[in-house]
Amino acid sequence: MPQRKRKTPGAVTILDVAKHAGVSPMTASRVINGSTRVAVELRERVQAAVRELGYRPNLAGRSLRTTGSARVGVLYSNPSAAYLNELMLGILEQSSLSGVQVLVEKCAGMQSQRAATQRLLEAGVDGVILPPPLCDSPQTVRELDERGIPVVAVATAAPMQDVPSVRIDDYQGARAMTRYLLDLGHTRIGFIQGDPKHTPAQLRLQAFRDTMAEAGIAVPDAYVAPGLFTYRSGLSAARQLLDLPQRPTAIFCSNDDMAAGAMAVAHGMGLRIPGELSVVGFDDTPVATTLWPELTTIRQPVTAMGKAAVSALLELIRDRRAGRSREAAHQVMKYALVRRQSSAAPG
Amino acid sequence: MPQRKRKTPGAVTILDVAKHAGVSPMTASRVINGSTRVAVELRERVQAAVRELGYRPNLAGRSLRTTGSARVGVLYSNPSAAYLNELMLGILEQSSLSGVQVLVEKCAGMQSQRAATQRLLEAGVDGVILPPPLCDSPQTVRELDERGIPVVAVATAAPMQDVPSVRIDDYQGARAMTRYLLDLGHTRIGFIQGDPKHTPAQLRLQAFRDTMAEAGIAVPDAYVAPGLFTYRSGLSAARQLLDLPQRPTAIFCSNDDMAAGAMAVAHGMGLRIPGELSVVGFDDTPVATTLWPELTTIRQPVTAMGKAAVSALLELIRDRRAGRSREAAHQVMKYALVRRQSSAAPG
DNA sequence: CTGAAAGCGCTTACAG
DNA sequence: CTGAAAGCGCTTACAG
Repeated sequence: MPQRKRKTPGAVTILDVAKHAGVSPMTASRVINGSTRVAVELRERVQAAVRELGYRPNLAGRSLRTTGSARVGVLYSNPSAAYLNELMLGILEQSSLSGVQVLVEKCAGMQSQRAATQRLLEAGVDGVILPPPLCDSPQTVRELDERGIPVVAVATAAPMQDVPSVRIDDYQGARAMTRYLLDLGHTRIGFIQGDPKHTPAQLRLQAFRDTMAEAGIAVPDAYVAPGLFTYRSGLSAARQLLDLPQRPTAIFCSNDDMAAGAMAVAHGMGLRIPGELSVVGFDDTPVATTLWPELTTIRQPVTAMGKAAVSALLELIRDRRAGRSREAAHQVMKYALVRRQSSAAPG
Repeated sequence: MPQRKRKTPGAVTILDVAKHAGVSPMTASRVINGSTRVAVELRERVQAAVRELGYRPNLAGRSLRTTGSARVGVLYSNPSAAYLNELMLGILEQSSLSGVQVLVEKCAGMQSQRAATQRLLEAGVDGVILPPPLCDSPQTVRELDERGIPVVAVATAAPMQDVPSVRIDDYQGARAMTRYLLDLGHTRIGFIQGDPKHTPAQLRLQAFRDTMAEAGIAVPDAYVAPGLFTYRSGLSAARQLLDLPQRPTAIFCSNDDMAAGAMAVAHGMGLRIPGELSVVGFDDTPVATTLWPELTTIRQPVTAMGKAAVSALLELIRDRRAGRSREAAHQVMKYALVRRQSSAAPG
């Protein structure tokens, strides 16, 4: 058996591809990066070589040349563990693809927010991603902006004019869910609010009210219960709703954690879900598929939003380095209504 | 204001550090990487320069030279979404630090497992991380091994001799939890099993039985309810336990998802937690802090285990490339008993 | 103990 | 449309 030629076994480089295709590394690079300015024949030869050799670009090499050495910070406070995990997944994945380093800082109060920002700056971050609820904090945004650090806001429902954002349309999402329940035949629909300080919570409630009004169905005050996005608040809100003399046949919870609380109460009262009560949520975090029956909810593509945030931030950083500037981009990602087993026509 | 000298603003390189300290880049590199073979004075000058300039090594550059271009695969099946998220967080974080690319493949049945393995191989992975339950599948391990792909098993409770693993001691963890409940004064302790096909589930049950026996407390058969690690199975197991004429004062659930189910049932029956019933779990996934009251559980450092798995795999890959080989390392991480509000002395 | 040279894999900027 | 040269930031291997 002949001696292997490759120095590091398993590593197919762009030089191997170029040699195999009989072109220069530059031409190979151009084909691999989708440039159109390559003769058809060469392009095909390179593509064949990529396939035959199983070539995959080494991103460390690429990013060394392109992005240079960017570092992005993530500054968060008061997160839902599940939500943050999922977001970080996207952020880390895209960072790894882009050869970018990620620094994470947590802060609690306003004071620790300053300290956390300071630490990020000292670590030399070139930009910062702001998950909710910090994305809605003008102070935080301003403080970073003053230091010349670009910011991307994730999942804000009230995007600031000049701060790029990645979000879904909370209003339309909550509207779609309300309409879905109406279409199933529900008229007595309870609603559990999220933390009123969060902009998405406000919009979700507003969409619910508007859609019910358009359908000509009055919503009794008692059918809208306060909540804080926590499981615990879901428990007490659901008790409140289900103890009403005329109880709702469906409950629309402003997030999945509260829906889990609502389902716990319903299970406890011996109510069959969805036979006697439909429960729906919002976000589609892992808890939605943990519950039984599995939860109908609005899917927010959190991981994809994390990726998009990194990409947007990187563009900003490159622009800034190149001395360019452009208008803040607001990316609205698609939500999806995911029908599972927790919802059905009223019994 | 004078023109900035740096080509890419914000990027402090090792050359800047070296110049600032008046040494060669090599000496700077040695200090930064903790080599001891540097004169004290030079070391201190470099360290000062690092501090003053806020230097942070660019990992893309480093990994290009050291690891070369490693790629690690993650092959999973049938995961708890929350667990997998947390594990991936660690895997991605460490990969990003090490400048390694990560490829993820999911598989369902045995057939799709072959296909997924094939895809990973075609993508040129240099090693594979196997989360549970695939880490306990000899076929999967063998198939990869035959192709010369190193494997690291995560969270198996029955590590194979020659496959490196990262895990906690499930037996000792479950023992500690049982003893904790005993020390609180509980004698009527129910147990909800995990999926009996998973090795950790078997050990956790065994530890419970042994510890109870040592305390001289008989465990009625009806006090051990079958489960599958799912919320749903937790619901029915808890119903079974709580409907007993002489019901337990505490329930030890083999994971957090089932504890969530058990708490839902207890809430429904109007049982106060922890006053009338203590509920404890295992794993400390995000659900543990989502519930109310928050869940006492055994913390498995899942994110750290993901990081450790990447590091172990990278060592294996480097060894293999260098033609070295050594014994499989089995890393046992520390668990922790996290006391929260779901457990107390029997009422 | 210290450093000059070379190169990891890739792409930018330039020349044809 | 194509390619030779240079360099991103870092460290290995070699020489002193």
